[in-house]
Amino acid sequence: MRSSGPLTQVHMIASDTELPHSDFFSSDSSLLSFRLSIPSTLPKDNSNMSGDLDEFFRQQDLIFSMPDETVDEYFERISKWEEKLASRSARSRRPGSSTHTVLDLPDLSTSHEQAKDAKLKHKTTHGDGTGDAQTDHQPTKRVRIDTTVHDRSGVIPSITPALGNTTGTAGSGVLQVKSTTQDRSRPQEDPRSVPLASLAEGEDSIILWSENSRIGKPLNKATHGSSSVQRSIKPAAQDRGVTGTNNTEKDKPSKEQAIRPRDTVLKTSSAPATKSSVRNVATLPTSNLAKESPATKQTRHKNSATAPAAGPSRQPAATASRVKKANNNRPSKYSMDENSTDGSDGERKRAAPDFLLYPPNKRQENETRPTPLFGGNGGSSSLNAFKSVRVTSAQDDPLAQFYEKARADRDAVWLGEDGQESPLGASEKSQDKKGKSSKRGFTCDEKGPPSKCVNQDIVDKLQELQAIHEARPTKDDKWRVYAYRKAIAAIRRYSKRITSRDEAFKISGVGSKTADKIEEILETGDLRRIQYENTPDVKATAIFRGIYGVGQQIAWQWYAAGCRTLEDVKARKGDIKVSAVQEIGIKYYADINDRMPRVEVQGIFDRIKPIALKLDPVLFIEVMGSFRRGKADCGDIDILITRPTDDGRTHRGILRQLLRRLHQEGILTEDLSVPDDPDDLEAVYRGLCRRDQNSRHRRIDFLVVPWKSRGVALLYYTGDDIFNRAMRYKANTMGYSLNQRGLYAGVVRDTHDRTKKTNTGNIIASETEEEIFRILGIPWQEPHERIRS
DNA sequence: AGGCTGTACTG
DNA sequence: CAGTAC
DNA sequence: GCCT
DNA sequence: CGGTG
DNA sequence: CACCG
Repeated sequence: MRSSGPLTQVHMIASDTELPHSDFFSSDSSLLSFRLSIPSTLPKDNSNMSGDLDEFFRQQDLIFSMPDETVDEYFERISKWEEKLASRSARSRRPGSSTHTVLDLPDLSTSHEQAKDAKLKHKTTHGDGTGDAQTDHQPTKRVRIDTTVHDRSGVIPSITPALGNTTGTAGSGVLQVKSTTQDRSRPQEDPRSVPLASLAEGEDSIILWSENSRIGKPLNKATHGSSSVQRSIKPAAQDRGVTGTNNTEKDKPSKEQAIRPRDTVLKTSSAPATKSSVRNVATLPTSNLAKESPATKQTRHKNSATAPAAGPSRQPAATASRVKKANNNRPSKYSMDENSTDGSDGERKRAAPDFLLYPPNKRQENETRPTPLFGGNGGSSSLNAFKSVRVTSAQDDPLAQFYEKARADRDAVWLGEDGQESPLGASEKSQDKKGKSSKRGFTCDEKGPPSKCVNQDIVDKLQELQAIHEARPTKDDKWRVYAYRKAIAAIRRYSKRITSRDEAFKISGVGSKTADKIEEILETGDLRRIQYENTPDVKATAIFRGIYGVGQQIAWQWYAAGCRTLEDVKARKGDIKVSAVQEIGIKYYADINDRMPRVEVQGIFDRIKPIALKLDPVLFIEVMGSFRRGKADCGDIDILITRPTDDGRTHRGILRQLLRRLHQEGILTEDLSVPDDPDDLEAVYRGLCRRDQNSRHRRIDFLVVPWKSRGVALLYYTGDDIFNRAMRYKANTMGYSLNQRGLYAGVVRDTHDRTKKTNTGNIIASETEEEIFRILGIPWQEPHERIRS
């Protein structure tokens, strides 16, 4: 079953000396090194490593072998990965930064590992006995490779002292790994890089991925005859080589060159297959190598000829696009203020409506008034409206009253604004806006964007493509999906039938690639790419990801373990692990994934609300999410809970009581995640509920926030998510930071890790949605207008 | 080339 | 911490 | 993927 | 075994 | 969860 070709060893070499950086990364002054976490399974007595580290690693199963014939395949992957690393931002490559990748290595035995050989042989025999070698999967071992960037001048900690720690249990240290075809004892001047993983017979495929993206395409199984594998992967590899890297000329030198010696540095942690769980990850699904079909390539070339993606000729297009965009009234780069003329308008305008002042009875001064930053009065907005509605029937959108006011308000702004806009933009803008509002006249039961769209066929195809990319667990695909979402949304909003690539390209959010695809759709009515990318794994992993608690990683692992259907998962095929939450997700798979009619949300809420109010009559409790956005059907129920503090009391402890009561009532049926501290003024609960015994189970979230955060919480929990992201993004660009607790100014972010804040900044708004809009210069938009996807 | 939201819970 | 969810 |  | 990442 | 102490 094993390949009979020559084996190449990959050595992991411990080093306490800094290797010349050129040995690792030619393009960068940083040095990668690896921290090796020694599994706790390692022998207590580490004396055996005192002398020969190679031997030590061999014992630790850290030396792998693989057939030479797959060297180039692997090289392709590694170099891809290295490209990624090398091309990462300076920020990512700064000293101290780290990333990781996970490799599932076929557990090929090395010639010196008798035990393993024996094991393999045994398996092989067995497999042969059962007839089909394919079913006899090679054991694989998951190796997590962490990479840490060290300053070139930095000293790489020696692994030895770290290992010295591992007297009893485990230890860690820095390990530099490089691969050679030679024994380390006879180091070559030219250590060779070598595949760390390759398809072994009996394996479907292997997928390697790093933090940023998968390392190369999934390696296909040579279903029958390894030559086919080779063939299938190579074209793609070459393709990439040409376009992708600086390989320009090295490419031709062919394989020899391609396999050219190369050092790779990996930091690994945790290897051993000692855990059964590790085994799950074993072989990965066969999947497409997504080579571009010649046809597609042609098309693309042609297109790029006509409208080169880069270069001068695109300029005109871009310019045109801008103009066009203005016409389309989508001048803003932030998708959440598309109907904003520009950030500048935000501040000048409307005095906040006084009816917005809350609370009805009295507002005490200890309640911080929103900073009247832009001359606004900072009155509260929606909560009031909610309050009044609570008293009334609440059948309508509780904010109706506010909408009118806000709309008038906004319209006024628009009028004033338009005068200052460029004539072109202005006229178009108001026109469009008018069209919009008329379309949205009777919102409550409308479903976001126009359900039928003149470009529906295009949308459908792009969505298919999006779904395919959603299945893939890489960062690249993640962003691709993000882009697709926005492009699709943009196309949906585009009211005219798209008739040409150029026309599509002018739409903001639609780039050259998507425009190409649209052209293909227009011409052929189809997208070839959908066909060859739509492999079985897409479908299966999509099913799995439908399970609450299962994301791309888990889905892929399960697929790799051999699962293809929900039944397989239920049967734990491949010894997969299923968490408690996932178990619930499976049990209620259909219920959770189906959307529920709006009235059902109302029905459930009508049961919950009285119970909550009984606990505290002053409680503010309302439904957020898609319900608040007015959708006719909802995926889940988001209930926001807070409480005015004017009487000096808070809602502390309410959640705990409420949850208990709801469980007693049989309304809550399952907990999915419970807040760290249920008595905190800020807490999130997720679970399942149902209206009554005869109803289906539905996802429900309770979102408890401090009174002061109500505005921004409202904003956040109303969404939609794209809208939120856009808004937060804009906040960033303006030097603010927006989260579910407030809008902050003066936030200082860590130079290197933007997600980390050196200085929290000062909160400048949080109590009303309105002030957030205002400060960010975004025209007020009603919940149902905040749909961006 | 380097962005693309920001946070909480789970295991 | 990685993965997931929102 | 798209955008600056 | 409980804390930490 | 894996690791650490």
